[in-house]
Amino acid sequence: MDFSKDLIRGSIVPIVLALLKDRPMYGYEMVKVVNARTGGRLEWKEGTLYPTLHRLQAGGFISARWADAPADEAPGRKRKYYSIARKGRTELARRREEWRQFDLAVNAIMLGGAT
Amino acid sequence: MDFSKDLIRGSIVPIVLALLKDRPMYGYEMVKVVNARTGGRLEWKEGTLYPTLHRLQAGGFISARWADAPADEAPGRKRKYYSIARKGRTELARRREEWRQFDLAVNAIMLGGAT
DNA sequence: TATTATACCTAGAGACACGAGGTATAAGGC
DNA sequence: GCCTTATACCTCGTGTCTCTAGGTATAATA
Repeated sequence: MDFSKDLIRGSIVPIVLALLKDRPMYGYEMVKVVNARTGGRLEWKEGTLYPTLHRLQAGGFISARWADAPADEAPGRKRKYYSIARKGRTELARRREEWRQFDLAVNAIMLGGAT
Repeated sequence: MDFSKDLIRGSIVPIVLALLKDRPMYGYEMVKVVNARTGGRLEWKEGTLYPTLHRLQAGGFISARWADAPADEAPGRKRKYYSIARKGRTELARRREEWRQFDLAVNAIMLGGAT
């Protein structure tokens, strides 16, 4: 669908945190996973994701670790794996609730009847 | 709830268009209506709304007209009433669908299970 | 050997929300 | 008459963030 930048904007951080909730991931992987999981609706740009990851790391929400890719996946290749930090989990909960409320608010207008 | 700016950002334009779909409104009114219709969840700032209205007008999505407030409402007061233009209705339809898809995509991740 | 995929990165441009300020009028309290 | 509050419009500067357009390096494939 190719969403407007302004829609993208509010969703990157909560999605990154939601992705890392279950297991560590590396940036390039997130791009592919988001693309796949949303059926191509969301298509992240690397120029957006990498700075975002750095900001989240600087803020203490996630941590990074260089490691070799598993031998059965991409032998000899280095990847930067990000994990969610405790502060990140708190933030995720906050963002989830924020999203829920926001969804309600927007739908109240967008789907709502007359004033 | 006091949403993050980044969440707000994507929603102002579609909401303005959705508000004007049914009848003309003036800026100050939109602020109050949005506040009321969302139960205070969304709280628009004038410094955000007025420039947005001007942008939408410049883009031909809405039109403006100065008029007296009705005598039984605020006699002697001038208001700037905005109406949705044909181009604005087309844009509204597009934005509505965009929002629907976006909602699906974000929820697919935010509520979704493992990768 | 050349191309594609993987995997990371950044600098600059452009867009836009918001805070903080401003103007002007009407209504209500004292 | 004066002061405050509500109505109703506006703009400028700051800061943040996405994206474009590049870049580097390695492995696999043609």
